[in-house]
Amino acid sequence: MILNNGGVGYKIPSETELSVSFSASRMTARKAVDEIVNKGLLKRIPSVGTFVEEPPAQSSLLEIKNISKEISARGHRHKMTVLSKMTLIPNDSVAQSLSSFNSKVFKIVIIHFENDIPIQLEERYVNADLVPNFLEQDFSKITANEYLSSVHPLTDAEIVIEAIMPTNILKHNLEIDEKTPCIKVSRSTMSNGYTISHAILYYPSNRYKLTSSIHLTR
Amino acid sequence: MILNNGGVGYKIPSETELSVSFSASRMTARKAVDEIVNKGLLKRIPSVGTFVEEPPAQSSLLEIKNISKEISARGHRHKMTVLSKMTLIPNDSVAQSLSSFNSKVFKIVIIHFENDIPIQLEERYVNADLVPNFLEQDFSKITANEYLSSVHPLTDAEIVIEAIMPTNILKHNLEIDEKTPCIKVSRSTMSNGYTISHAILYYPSNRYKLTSSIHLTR
DNA sequence: AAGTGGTCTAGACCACCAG
DNA sequence: TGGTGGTCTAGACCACTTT
Repeated sequence: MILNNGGVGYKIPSETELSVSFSASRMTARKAVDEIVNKGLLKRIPSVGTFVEEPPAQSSLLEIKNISKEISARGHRHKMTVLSKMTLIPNDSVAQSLSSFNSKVFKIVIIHFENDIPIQLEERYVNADLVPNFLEQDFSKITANEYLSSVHPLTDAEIVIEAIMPTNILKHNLEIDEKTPCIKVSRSTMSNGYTISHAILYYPSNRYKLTSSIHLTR
Repeated sequence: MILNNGGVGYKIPSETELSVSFSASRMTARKAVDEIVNKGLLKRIPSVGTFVEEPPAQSSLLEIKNISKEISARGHRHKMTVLSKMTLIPNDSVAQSLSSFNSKVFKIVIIHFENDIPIQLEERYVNADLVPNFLEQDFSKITANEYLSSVHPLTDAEIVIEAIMPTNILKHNLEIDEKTPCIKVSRSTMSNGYTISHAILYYPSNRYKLTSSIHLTR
């Protein structure tokens, strides 16, 4: 391990020294350092050196939040209702996006309530090969997200946020009228290169706002 | 210009050919190609070649990012128009949220265009004591966010995302109809404990999606 | 003056894909 | 078999900061 000798602020050996230590060319040593710099864990200062940085506190702006804990943190009651559970052969685009080799996909639709008021409709597709026992979980006790991360620790995610007008299904289940726009969050979660799950989350904008804080520790 | 000979799908000259054309080493030519690949405008296929890609249709992020660079990364033109500039005494809630002790607040409203299509309306309040020269900047050359971070490095931020129906002002300036919802991003940026600026960003949802990627380095 | 990162060179070998 | 991208080498020069 290169960096174990020092924490934040530690100056790592120069590129020339690294290349000698590892019997590699300076270009190669530099490239290795480049990768760590790109992750934000090292910072170069020209003519001075390369230093260990505080890991970026905001790994992302929208952390994957646990809606159950989030609601309890507000002192409210969380309840969820499973609207449908099914196993399907991936044919549509959403299902295919997470099944490169498997033949089955689980789909589940859940409504989340805060004090008996619906605040999220969750439509989730799960890779059946990677999470074979998914549908058997008791989703009144554990959220889909919680279970998935316990089975496959999250390593990567991609999130897209849109504003949409509600479909009839959304109007009915979220108890809103046709003039209330919704936030649509599409989230793919990956673990070690495999796409575990694709979730589409709908929030009525009159009851729910996405929030996030960044705190850079410099 | 390297790529003017072909559109999407065009195979650019090999790295060896490029290095000859430009009288540079292959490493240098490769590095130049790397930058374009990183922008998503070129795609390498090992053993086959490097090809012109469709500019990523949607790519923005929730990180505090530079809309100008984001648009040019897509290979598009960015233009901004200042709708209004003013100095005001903080009386309304937005202004007061960032003025604990100062007596003046700058307000600026800007429309951002991508290829002459409006994609963001930016309404920004700036702490006049902390950034006294804000209004004098040439916002056709530097974005408000760029200037602010150059003066006061960002340390903290808070973000709230909502879906809203467009107001008349939004409809007019973003060139959308009353049925097109918008994403509203409210962002407070802080530097060393002081609130520098509060921005309200409106995006037409039919033209713009917020995206974010998480890559945990474990 | 010495050391640093930033950049570039002119080679080289490899695995892979094409015809 | 020849061309491609992927990687690496062992140098080199530069601008800049530090002492």
